[in-house]
Amino acid sequence: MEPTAELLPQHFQINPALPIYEQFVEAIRGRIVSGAIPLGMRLPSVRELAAARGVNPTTAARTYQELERTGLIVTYRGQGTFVTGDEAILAEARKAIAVKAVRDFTSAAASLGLTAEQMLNMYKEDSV
Amino acid sequence: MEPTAELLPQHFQINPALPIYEQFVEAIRGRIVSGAIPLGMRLPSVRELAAARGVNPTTAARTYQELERTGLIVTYRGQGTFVTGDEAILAEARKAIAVKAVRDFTSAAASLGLTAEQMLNMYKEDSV
Amino acid sequence: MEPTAELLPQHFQINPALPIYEQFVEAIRGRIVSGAIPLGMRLPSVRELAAARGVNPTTAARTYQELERTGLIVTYRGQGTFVTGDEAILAEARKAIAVKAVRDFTSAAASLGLTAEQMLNMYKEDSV
Amino acid sequence: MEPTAELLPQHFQINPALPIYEQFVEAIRGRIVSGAIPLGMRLPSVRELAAARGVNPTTAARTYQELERTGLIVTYRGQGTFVTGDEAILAEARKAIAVKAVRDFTSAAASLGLTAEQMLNMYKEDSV
DNA sequence: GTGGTCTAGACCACT
DNA sequence: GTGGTCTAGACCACC
Repeated sequence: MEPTAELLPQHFQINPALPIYEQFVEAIRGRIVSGAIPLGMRLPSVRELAAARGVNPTTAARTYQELERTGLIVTYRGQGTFVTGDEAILAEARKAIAVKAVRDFTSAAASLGLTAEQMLNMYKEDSV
Repeated sequence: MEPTAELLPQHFQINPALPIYEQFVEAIRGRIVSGAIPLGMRLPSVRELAAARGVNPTTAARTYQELERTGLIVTYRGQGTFVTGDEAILAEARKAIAVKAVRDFTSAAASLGLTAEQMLNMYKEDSV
Repeated sequence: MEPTAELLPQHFQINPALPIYEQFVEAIRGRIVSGAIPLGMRLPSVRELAAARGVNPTTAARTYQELERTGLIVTYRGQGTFVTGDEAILAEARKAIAVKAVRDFTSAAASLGLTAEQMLNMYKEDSV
Repeated sequence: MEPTAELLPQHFQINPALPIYEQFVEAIRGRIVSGAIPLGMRLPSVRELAAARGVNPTTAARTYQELERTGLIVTYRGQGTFVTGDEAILAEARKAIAVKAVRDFTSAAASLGLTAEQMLNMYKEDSV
């Protein structure tokens, strides 16, 4: 059997106040769009992910289902789950993340009567 | 009786998928820190807010309760609820908003392998 | 509490060979797009649907979640689930159903070397 | 050894979300009933099909098994697998495809409050 | 009251 | 082996 990607950083901490599957989705999406997990790579099985992180297999399955809805990962029946090989989908996901982040940031700045650049310059040093 | 502030823009749209009280808190906080509602201004009562927006009175009450926790608004028993008169609290709230926004933005950029400045410059034009 | 729509015909039979939630989704979608359930109508609660049809509440919840993904129904937190009030979404769903049906039908006809009209005329009487 | 039929178009794309054997069965049945593969023609062996399409041999075997159930193909032990030479079986398969297609199409139209003819006329142009 | 999430454990189809 | 579905029952946030 093919080796699988290291899905999440070893130190990944689950925040019990938020849905586990959402935290997994965001973290895995981040690792895919940043290139930490290469296109086409096989992911650990639902059962492996569940065991590795101490969650229920249905929670792991839901994580993969959400990522599959966006096209970032693909399930091959009976064979496992893989990162998409389609660069266009990756580019689309990257763009969606960037646009949302810029929009949120700009509107937060606007509520303070600032432009995004002003807020970024004023508070950059505090955001470590 | 003193007039009260227009708490939310008339066109304010509630997103049914998110907690209503959270949407109210964020919107009202934005209007206070941006100066749209002046320091010391009296706010509508819980019942008035609930009736005006067609929400459950407990939802309006929770909105004020959250804003009170941060000190941005203050309740004087028997007199009503008012925006704080304390500029320091306002400054603190502004800073908290800015720091959180910069932190979120920077970490989103990092997940794409970019700095905050790079991402802001690339997508500024899309963020209408 | 508001009355709720009769979601499924009384004689609705579950086919154990197919996913229950899919059968529910298709049947409910059909009743919405056909106008059998009016726009804005409240639907039975997850627990009511589950009890009425003898399925697990999580199966009923998944049914609603799928319909919500397409926008045909909307969930108001703490209040219940409602048919969308947006006619555009309804029109979109109607169109999607029609386009898919015509496409499937045309390609089945093509595999027999027929046009859609030919096949429809030849076999209409047998399809009771 | 007799040559064998080109079972599937060269560009045939497998959809990983659906059972592979079902996609093969439908595609091969389509090529037989449309006459693209002539009656009595020899088919590639299970192993050849599996190798040519990069699927598990058990998947190829199940494909033939399903087609054999309907009588469209026949296996002669030691000699290989062949398209049936029986025109009656072919006619039966054609009729089954047509009847099912008309039934599905008519019921989709009914769910929109239309007759099959109405829906076909309205959306014919979209069904490229 | 409402829906949303999680766990536990079972069964199934597919490869 | 893989993921997909269903049940049973619990807990939670929200209104």
